[in-house]
Amino acid sequence: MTHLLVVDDEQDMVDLVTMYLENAGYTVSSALSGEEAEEKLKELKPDLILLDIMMPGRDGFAVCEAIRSYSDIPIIFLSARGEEWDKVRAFSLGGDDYIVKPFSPGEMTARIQAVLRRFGSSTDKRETIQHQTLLIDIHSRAVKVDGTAVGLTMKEFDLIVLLAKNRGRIFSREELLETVWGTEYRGGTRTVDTHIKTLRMKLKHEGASIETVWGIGYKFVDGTI
Amino acid sequence: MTHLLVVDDEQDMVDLVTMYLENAGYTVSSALSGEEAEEKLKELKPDLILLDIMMPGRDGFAVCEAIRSYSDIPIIFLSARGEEWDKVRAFSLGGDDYIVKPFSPGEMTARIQAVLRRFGSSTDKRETIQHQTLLIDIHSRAVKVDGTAVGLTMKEFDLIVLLAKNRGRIFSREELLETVWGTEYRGGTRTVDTHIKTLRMKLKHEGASIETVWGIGYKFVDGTI
DNA sequence: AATAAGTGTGAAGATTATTTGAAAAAGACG
DNA sequence: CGTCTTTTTCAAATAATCTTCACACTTATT
Repeated sequence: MTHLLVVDDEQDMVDLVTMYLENAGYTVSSALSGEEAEEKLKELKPDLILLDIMMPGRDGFAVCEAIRSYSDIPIIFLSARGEEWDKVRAFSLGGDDYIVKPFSPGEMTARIQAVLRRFGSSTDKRETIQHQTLLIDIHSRAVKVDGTAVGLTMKEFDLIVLLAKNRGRIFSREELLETVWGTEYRGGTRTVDTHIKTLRMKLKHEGASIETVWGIGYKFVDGTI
Repeated sequence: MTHLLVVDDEQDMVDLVTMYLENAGYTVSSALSGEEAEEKLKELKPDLILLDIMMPGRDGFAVCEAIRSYSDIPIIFLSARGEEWDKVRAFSLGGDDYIVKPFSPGEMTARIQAVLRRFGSSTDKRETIQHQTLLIDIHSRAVKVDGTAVGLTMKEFDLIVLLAKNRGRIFSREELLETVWGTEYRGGTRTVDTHIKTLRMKLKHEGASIETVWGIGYKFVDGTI
């Protein structure tokens, strides 16, 4: 299991990123300052660090520089759009990539995967989700029902993965929008309904596994109850 | 002029090996880490890599594995006597030979010549990729569809090899640019689209194996899920 | 049973990404 | 230096996806 460390001084941002990443299948720890980050790095030995640049006290660059004196762990910088910062400096200090806020869950996980792959640390083992005749390959984003391939769009795929990974858990439309669409989405919640509809249709008989929880949201059936 | 790349984290060892090899008439470049090695590989396109196994961060095995996903360049491992390492693993990861430190200049050049000779006689190691009626011979850079030769340009060939070697894996345009074009490329990502277009056209019906992953990038079909 | 609130569905419209053709730019080669 | 090939750029056309909306339908409440 890949273990990530999120470093940001804003608790809200930490919570958001953590949610994104946990849904993508990562184990996530967090730190609210550079000092805490270095402690947790030594203690927990994560596989990658997501490091905010703008922090009170020691900023992300300083933290990166300190870490680089004793560790080669991959570091991805986070920076708010419009913030003054130096891309060249980020890389010259040993950063491996950078992500500009606001970012979508998809972009974030794609970049993390790319960096981990570059480092060879992620054993690119094939990760799949299976439920009866439904088979989902997360990395190649391929879906099969009864052995035949089903073409899903990006949102549809992210939706079914989120639901199927958390069987039995009920998601409100707002939760689904926040996790799959991202925080910057400003539209109606009925959009979710439409995507659920097409998903059910495309997944044929397996579509019945997506259940409506009246008045609350949707869930993927949990076979254990 | 044969061009070698020496990868070792110890500057002294790099200097020593470089001296040996330059005296033997080779052009020598060096890298002090796996990341640097991959950058220089793309940039300088050496003929052979001498790769130290014991390095902090990514060790030689990890670097070799990463390189093998897109390149067939001969790799000779370097290892210190008494170091714990697995000869079988070295070869299974795609290594071509190994040399135990300390070594004499004579031993080193002899082994390099042996490996280069083995690779030079293209019939010796014929590596091919096959998918239905598509046949790719990596060393002669020849491509056939339905038994008839297809003329690909350099970029087109590198692209199809990268994609076909990693079936099912989704590559973003940025990743493709970085791996095929190299890190110093500074142009638009639409260039990739154009090359994909001509590839699909030239590969005729096999062109359908290159699938668009909408909103993310491209992948070569993987029937195996 | 009547009512209110929530959900399903099909179609249309808006949005975004990709494909494609053509042409310019950059290299390769004699 | 001109010619040929390869690579890159660009914008219009196409295609895929996402969103909205109206209306039918279902479920819960009184």
